[in-house]
Amino acid sequence: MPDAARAPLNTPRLRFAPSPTGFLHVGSARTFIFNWLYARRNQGTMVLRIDDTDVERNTEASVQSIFDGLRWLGLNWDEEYRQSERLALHHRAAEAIFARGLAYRDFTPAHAGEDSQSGAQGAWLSNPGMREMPRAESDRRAAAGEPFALRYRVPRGEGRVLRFADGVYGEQTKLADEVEDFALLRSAGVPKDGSSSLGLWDGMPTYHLASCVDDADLRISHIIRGQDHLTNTFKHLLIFEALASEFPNFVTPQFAHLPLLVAPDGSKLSKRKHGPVVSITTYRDAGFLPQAFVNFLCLLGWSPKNDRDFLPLDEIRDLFTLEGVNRANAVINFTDEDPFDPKAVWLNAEHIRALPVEELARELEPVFRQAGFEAPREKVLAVAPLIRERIKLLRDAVQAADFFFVDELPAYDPAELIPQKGVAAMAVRVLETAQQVLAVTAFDHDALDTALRQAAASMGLKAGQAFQPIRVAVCGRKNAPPLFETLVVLGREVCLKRIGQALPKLASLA
RNA sequence: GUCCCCGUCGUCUAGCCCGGCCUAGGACACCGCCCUUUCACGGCGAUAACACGGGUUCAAAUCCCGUCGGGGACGCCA
Repeated sequence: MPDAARAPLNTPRLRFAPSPTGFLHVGSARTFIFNWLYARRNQGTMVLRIDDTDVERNTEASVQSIFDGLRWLGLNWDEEYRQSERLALHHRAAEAIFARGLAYRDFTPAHAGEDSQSGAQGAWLSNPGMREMPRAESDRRAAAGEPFALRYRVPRGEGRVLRFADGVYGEQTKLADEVEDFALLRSAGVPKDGSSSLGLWDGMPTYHLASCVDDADLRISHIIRGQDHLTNTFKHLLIFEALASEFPNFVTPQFAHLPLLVAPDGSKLSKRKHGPVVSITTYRDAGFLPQAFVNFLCLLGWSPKNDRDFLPLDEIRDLFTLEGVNRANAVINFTDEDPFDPKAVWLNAEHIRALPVEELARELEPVFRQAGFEAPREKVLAVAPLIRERIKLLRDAVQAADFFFVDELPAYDPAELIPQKGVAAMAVRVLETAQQVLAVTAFDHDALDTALRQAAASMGLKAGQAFQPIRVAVCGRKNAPPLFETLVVLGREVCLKRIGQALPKLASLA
């Protein structure tokens, strides 16, 4: 593992610190992306830290799913840590804070104060009797094995004002008197041994403590995170201050809070309430290109201010600044029928169109295989340019190109074979003529173009009218890629066979 | 309840800091037209917003105050 302390000074150090309590959330993904952009834009270091101090809720499956999601995005990181492997550091810090008198033990049974939240009375600041408890009594009860949580002793009655300059929201201030005595360590059961005179050792650090200690230890210089942390920042300021002598060279990070991503009804996106639409694997599996998805997410709460929407990653990186970040929450659209924001879909289509054929083919191959098609590389390469402008999501390719791969066309309505303002007899005539023409014409675009147009003219038909029966016979549907290219990819044999199969269908309609 | 944040077309946003160039720009979606062998792409066009009320000013989307609305935090979750 790289030694953080050896990293060059003055170079920004960013971190993304997800907690593994489920799949990677789109909001988290955006936070990661913005951190990454800032780091890469400013020659900084990107740290990935798994914040897994909540043993109750964390799962290894969730860690894997976060890695899957991050890897799919294709944005790399430079250092990687797990908070659960750094508990000793957190405990040492807690002990130091306690020793300095900046924290106290709270023996109130866990969860006891929870329902005070549901009532609508004033804000809770601390549990009665705990903050004031004499040290001797506190020590005695701890030594007796009574469980306790460790709480920060927030300065009160001094009129102390906490302040910081947020990179997005500007100058922020709050009275310390309004900050509650938040927990640093959770209560533990009876200590397994008497190893600590303080009896602190079994308590798991809370998010606030672990996060700040690690930020200090990893020398994080910029914290970019969701706006839901804006008011927590005052607590973090207090912790950083208390940690000053443990990390003498550490400078309090610069903070920048991001507007929240919200559901169409304006509520915060949640895994529980909104389901799979907030998981980035849903986008991946539907056939979004990661660069398109990143593009979309960047436009939620940030603007390049140049009227551009379709932006390749390197361009976003070069353009990214905190000044471009908005303050108002951004709605991400989805409904039960259509789980994807139309703008995300449009951007994806744009990115698909921008892909070189070889790359598109590489993306398409697994999609076709998954649909059960054989999909040899050569064929996918030939098909890709024909559907590139016709699909919005990669998975659309299955629908758009199935007839290139299947042996037998799925059943279709024979009436489709009959052109506009035409009758069955006309369709029959067209197909029979086409059989003769296709049997002798060279199978390349220009030759087919010339021959088929000529045939249409000789039958006294407009090209459009003559082409429809052929298109339907060969593709099994009216909407398809341009005819000549399609015929070429299909090949003479398949085309003749399918036209031969179409003819009898027409008989019943005559 | 307490504290904090936010409020420009349906949505994402430009403009706001440093009032006039804003009869408010772009994009998505929707609608219409054109191109065209179908579909799509592309082109053109239409509809659509400064939350409200006061104030300051010759002039306010832009500055100030208030109201209303929305969101967030207030856990031994993160």
